[in-house]
Order: sequence, then structure tokens, then C-alpha cells
Amino acid sequence: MSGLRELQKESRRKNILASAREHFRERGYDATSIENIAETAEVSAVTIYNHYRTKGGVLLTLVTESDALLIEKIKKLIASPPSDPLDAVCAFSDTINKHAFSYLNREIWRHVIATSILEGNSEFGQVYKKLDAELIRLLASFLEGLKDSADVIKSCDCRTAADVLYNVHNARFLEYIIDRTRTASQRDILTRRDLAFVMGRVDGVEAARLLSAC
Amino acid sequence: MSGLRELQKESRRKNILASAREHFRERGYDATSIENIAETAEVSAVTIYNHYRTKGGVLLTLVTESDALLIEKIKKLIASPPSDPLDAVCAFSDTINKHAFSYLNREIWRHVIATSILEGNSEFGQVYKKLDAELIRLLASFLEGLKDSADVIKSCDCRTAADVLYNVHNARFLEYIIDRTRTASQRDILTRRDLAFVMGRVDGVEAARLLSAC
DNA sequence: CTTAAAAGTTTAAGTCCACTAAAATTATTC
DNA sequence: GAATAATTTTAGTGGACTTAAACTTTTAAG
Repeated sequence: MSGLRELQKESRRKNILASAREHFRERGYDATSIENIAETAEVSAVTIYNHYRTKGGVLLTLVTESDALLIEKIKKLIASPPSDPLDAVCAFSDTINKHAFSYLNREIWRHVIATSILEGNSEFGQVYKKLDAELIRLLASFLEGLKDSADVIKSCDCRTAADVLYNVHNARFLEYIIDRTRTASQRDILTRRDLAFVMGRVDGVEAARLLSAC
Repeated sequence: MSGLRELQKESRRKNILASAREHFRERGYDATSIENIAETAEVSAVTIYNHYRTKGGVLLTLVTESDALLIEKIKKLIASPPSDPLDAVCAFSDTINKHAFSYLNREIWRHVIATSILEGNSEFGQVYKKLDAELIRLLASFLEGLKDSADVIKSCDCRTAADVLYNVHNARFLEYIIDRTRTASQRDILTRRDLAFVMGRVDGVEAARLLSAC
């Protein structure tokens, strides 16, 4: 198997996703119709439906594409982490943020999140959940590694810590996506403050200082 | 002013929202058309658009309606909190969860969240953000009150603590909404575990025990 | 090398529903 | 009884999604 037919199919898929990504970024998600994508990809609209079932399916598949790259970046970070545990966790968060917004813009991320909530139990919806789970797994092993070098993370349960730290990071990620008035630097400051708090590194004075910087 | 005309308008609004809530709960959000709602509410579809601009606007207004009630419940809790700080924070989380799912079901909450993400910057979208902000404010003053009685919350910054604890709670709330296989009791156990972790009350042994209960 | 079956794509025709615009209608207010 | 506010009727657009039949190309078998 895996003859010419498969190759053509694969090439069509690539065209569709590339076309979708371009249109979404140029014109926005709502303003892009399946017909638009089909035209640029040089396939018929029905073909897109055959491949991805819904417009949301196209969008979520687009995200999956980038997931592998992100995982790679995170693994590299884990291989040579910053020596300070807080810095390390912040670098983890930062890697995710940087990667996300180099690939898609905020408007599209809004649609990604909304779609993955609504189609969360369908074939394509699983995607986002899977990435989350993998990232938490990586973060947990990241923390496990830090235990040796740092005394800050003492006898804590790394699985719980990873869950909490990831959710704290993710909350600020979501907030940044949803609220257009937020800047990236506000997001970064608040994320660091929150992560520091969870890691027992912030007192009232420092928190106030950080907050006023926003 | 505020004569008969206003009263009629108000009565129509009430009918529309009641009709919407019923249809959404019976048939689900997608299966309910504006026409359906209009029929039961005995108004024309256009009237609904005039009042709420979009179908999502109807949904979000529905949520706002229940917000006032939730705030009341929370204030009552704050007035007579459990003596243990962890119990107190868990009760806060629990009050929100109980209230939410007595008013709307999971399927509809998925749409509420998705819609508020997408329309987050429009007139009706602000709603959800405002509730979040108010709840965090209340939680912060809740924590401030606990400071006197409990030594666990020492010199920590209550505003930061409230942000983090609320986001941790909210992450589990979202997870429960999105993942149909999650049960309410799993949600509650994990929420408590996470909150306990943030409040420095969990070691590896206990976390493992809690996790195995899920 | 031919040809029949299989896989996949396209065309065509259509459904459904959110949403819009404007004119006509009805009731309220003053 | 004129002005005003609000709703309704009507007619429409656009786009996601569906279905089925026609068509094209690859594949595999003789």
C-alpha cells in the first residue's frame, strides 16, 4: 500500500491546512469560508468536509500540527533547565506562550479554545486535551528532575504540583487570549507572580510591587 | 417615564429568557432555534434580536440573571465561614459549583464558556469576566478575614492568593464541563487536592491517596 | 496491456438557521 | 389626535453542512 493515491491525499491535506492557516491569519476565522479555503487549496469544498467533517475540525487539526513542535521545544528545555526552580517553571510557561503566538494569533486562539470546548468529545476535539495531558506529564518529570538540585521543592508531590502549576499558567494564557486589552508583558508578569506564589516564593510586599508594574 | 410600555418590555424580556432556558435545557443549545424561543415566548424572532443581538447574547444574559443569586450565596458563606481555612476555601468552590449546575447543565455551560470567549469583548460578553472579578474580590476579602483566626495563612498576599486559588478552582470547573466522563465527585476531590496543595497542606503521601480515589 | 473494481473527488441541488434591513402595524404617551 | 416607541411582517443573504449521483484516477488482476 501507500502508493500514489495516498501521496495525493496527503498532498491535498497539506494544501488544505496551509490554505486554512493563511486565510485564518489574513482574514480571520469567521470571515473565512470553507469555499475560500477550498479555492486556494485547489480542491472542492466537499473534499474538506470529507477530510475534517467541520470547519472546527480543520482548525483543530491545524493546532495538532504544531503540537509536535512544541513538545520538541519543551523537551529541549527540560534537557538543560535554568538552575533556579522558579525560573525553570517560568521558562516552561514562556516556551508554550511564545510557541503558541508565533503559530497563530489571539483571534484564532479564541476560536481554537471555543471549538475544543464544544467539540471536546468528538474525534478532533480530543486533540487539545491530549496536549494538555502531555504537557503536564512533562512538567511533572521536569519538577522531579529539579528536586535533586533545588531544596525549594522538597517532599512535594510532583504530579499535584504539575497539575496546579500548569493550570495556573493556563489561566493566564486564557485570560490573555480573551482580553484584548491585556499585553504580553502583563501576562508574563502575572504568570510569574502566580507561579512564584504557588512555589512559596512571594510575600505581600513583593506581590504588591509586581501588581503595580501592570 | 417607566409607564406601561416599560412594563411590557420587561415582561417580554422575562418571557424570552424563561423560554430560552427551558428550551436549552430540554432540547440543548444547538437544537434550539431563535424561532423556537420566540414561539414559546409569544414574540417574533426579530424582537429577540432587537433585545439581545445574537443567540449568544440570550445565553449570556441568562447567566447574568443567576449571578446575583450566586453572589448572595457567597456573601452568606463569608458571613459564617468554616473554621478551617482549607474547608473554607473548598466551601467557596463548592458553592459556585452547586449553584452553577442547579441552574444550567453541563452541555449549556460548554456553550456559555465558548460564547463568552468568542464574544468576550462585546456588550454581553463582559458578563462572565465581571463575575470572575467579583468572585475573586470576595475570595480575597474572605481570605483576609481568615487571617485573624488561622495561622496557616501567614503573611501572604491575599490578592495573589485569591487569584491563584480561584484559577485553580476554575480549571477543575472547566475540566468537569468539558469532559463528559468526569464525575462531580472526581471534580470535588481533585479541586480539594489542588487547593490544599496551594495552601501548603498536602504532602506526597496524601496526594497519592487522593488521586487513587478518583 | 487491458480492464474491472475500488478509492476518492467533484458537481449539483438542497436544507437549515443565524442574522439583517426596511416597511407596515400596533399601542402608548403626551 | 399627533408623535413616539416598540413589535411584527416580509423578504432576503450568507455560509455551514448534507446527500447522492457522476466522474476520474489509481490499483490490481488476468
